[in-house]
Amino acid sequence: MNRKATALDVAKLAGVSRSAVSLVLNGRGNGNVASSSQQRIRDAAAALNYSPNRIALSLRNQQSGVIGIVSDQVVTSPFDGNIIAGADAVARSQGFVTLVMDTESDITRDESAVETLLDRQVDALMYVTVGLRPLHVPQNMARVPSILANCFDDRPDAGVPAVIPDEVRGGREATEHLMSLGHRDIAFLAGDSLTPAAPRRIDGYRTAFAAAGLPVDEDRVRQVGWDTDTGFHGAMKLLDGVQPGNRPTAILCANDRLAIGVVLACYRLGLDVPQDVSVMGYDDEFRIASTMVPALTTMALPLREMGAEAMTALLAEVAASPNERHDDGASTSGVNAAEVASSAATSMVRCQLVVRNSTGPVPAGR
Amino acid sequence: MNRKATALDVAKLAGVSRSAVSLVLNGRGNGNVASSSQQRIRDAAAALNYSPNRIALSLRNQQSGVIGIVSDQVVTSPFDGNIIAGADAVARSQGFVTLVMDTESDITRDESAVETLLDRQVDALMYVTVGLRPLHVPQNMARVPSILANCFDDRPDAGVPAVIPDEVRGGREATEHLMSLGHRDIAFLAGDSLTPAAPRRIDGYRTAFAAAGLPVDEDRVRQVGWDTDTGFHGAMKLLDGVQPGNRPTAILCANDRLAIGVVLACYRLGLDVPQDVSVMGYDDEFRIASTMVPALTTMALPLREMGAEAMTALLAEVAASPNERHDDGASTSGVNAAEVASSAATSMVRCQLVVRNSTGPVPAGR
DNA sequence: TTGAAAGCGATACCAC
DNA sequence: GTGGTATCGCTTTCAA
Repeated sequence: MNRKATALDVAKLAGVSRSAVSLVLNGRGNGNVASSSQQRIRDAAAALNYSPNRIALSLRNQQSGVIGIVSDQVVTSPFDGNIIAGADAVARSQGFVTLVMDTESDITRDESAVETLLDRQVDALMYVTVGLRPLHVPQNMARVPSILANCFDDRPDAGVPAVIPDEVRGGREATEHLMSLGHRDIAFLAGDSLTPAAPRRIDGYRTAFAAAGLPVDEDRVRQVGWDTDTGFHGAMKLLDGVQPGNRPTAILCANDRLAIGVVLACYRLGLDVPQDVSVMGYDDEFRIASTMVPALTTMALPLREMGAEAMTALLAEVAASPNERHDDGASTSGVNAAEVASSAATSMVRCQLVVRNSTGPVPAGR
Repeated sequence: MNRKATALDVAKLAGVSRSAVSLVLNGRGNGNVASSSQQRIRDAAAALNYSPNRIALSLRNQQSGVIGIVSDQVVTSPFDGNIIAGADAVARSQGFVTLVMDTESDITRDESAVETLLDRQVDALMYVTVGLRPLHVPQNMARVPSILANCFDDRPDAGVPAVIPDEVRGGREATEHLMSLGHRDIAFLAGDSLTPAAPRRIDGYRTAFAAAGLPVDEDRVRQVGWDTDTGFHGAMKLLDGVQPGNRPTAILCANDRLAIGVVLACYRLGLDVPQDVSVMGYDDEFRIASTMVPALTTMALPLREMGAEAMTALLAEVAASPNERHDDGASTSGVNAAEVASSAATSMVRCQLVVRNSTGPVPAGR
């Protein structure tokens, strides 16, 4: 537990000055330091297992190499986690580190989380949510480059870019997959309207029907919630005691857990999936969708991709922004602000259809 | 995006020196600074929305207030996430922040993750794994106080304390719950032996049988894997085409996803849960176990608790350790090393039985 | 009661 | 080619 070696230790051991050490170790030795000294410095550094103190570096460079992430719930959900994982991988590949503050869905902790991060001199901020949702970005977020992942600020002048999944398209393509199998009577168990995800997916569903020239039977669209039990009961209402000819031939679910409930209900009723009823999920939840019986056809949320894309955009902004050093850059920062504003668009990432075994051709005669 | 105010700005605005600002804002104003100045300083600080730069503070105090966490997979699993959440909550309550590095299960990244964290001057390190498992702690971890959560170092002289779930007891108490409902023919679908979790839970199962004076039917213990589909097929082998009198009356699963598979199999066979067969999970996976149909009786892994306990112990060590300042403390550090070694024990956290609706009394006549 | 100065570790400029 | 020195923001003596 002894202290780490500092540049001064290396300098002493090599018999040179700190500056020489700094130059050599940062690749600017040639032309500045005698090659004999260079070698001694390198040897000394290796011997002492030297690596620079990032804290000191941060102070000196006014650049911490830390990206702050505010999350409303890393904890319990694999969703957020995957977004953050995607973001972190990109950050790491560029020498940054991510510092996550979880507010555990307590909005009053938003500001203070950002404050804490800002005090620690993060170079940029990302706000990540578990479910797609609108929010008002904390005031103080504007002090550094920022981006939203899986959420968006619905105020017209918010000016913070966002990366979200293209839910409308996802809903449409999911529906189209079922239609391509011959299904026309497709029920949609659709979560609730507490987040925009379900409504948007429903929009996509309607779009698909419209494109196919088919009417939507409103009774087939039911916002039941997001969990297995609500999926179960929703499916029961749709299927139990209903004549085979009046059953929907496919049930599209707003997430995979609902789909599990639907499959449970089918089995309980002696119905085969997908022979009698096709069931489709959404999210492609890790270790859930792929190992179901039958394995779930689903629409994968591009979580890692969203995180990666958001971080890529964010780091580009960090690189572009006038390093915050007081290089009297009033003029340049004007230019930069314009750039930022223009790029403060919302980027939509496409969901990916994953075909497995829970969907099949429509039963004969339907 | 303008720069944050520094202590110097505050001093200027209040018409005093930096030192005065520091003293007052750290509560050592009385007796050192005139109360009129104190007020002016406080006003100035508030006006400028001043808060100290933690980077500068860290450098100055040789204490970063950051706890490094190395995780093998935060990402995909809600498990790790909960451990980290528990740890983070404790850390935050004591003014620390956690910096997580995910190795994505790539062991070769262990050392470098620790190195990165160490370069950033973390005050302590925690190593967290998704599944309970033995490991060799990275060499360089020893440079700061460290602890393991959900994993342990099986070398006798490792000397790093660990916090793990008491799996043997969990397995026993799960089995005892079923026995208390009258079950005697209890099958155990038990994951695999790639991690110590399944074997330990099986140990607990055997312990319960031994305590009840009952023999274990070895054919009832099957290590099938950890996923829904393996649970489904495992249950099928146990139940399909078997005379009711020869069926196990209860199936204990090594995790909740297996239990889902078992319930699916039961429904498919026209068996009711828990009327015909009791099914029990393990883990109490968030949003999975509680919303199943029927809601799963399960043995909850104490994830948050483990994280919290590990962090509490770790911070205690940080507080106790001679602040790493070069207070020529060769002697005291000797004492401290002894303390550490003595406390390098493994702490077992108890799993919690959660009774829901998937277990019930043994069918009449069995 | 106040302010000047040292130093935490590293870098970069600028005299030598 | 080389090493002294200012600087990043803050705390903490110490001298006035």
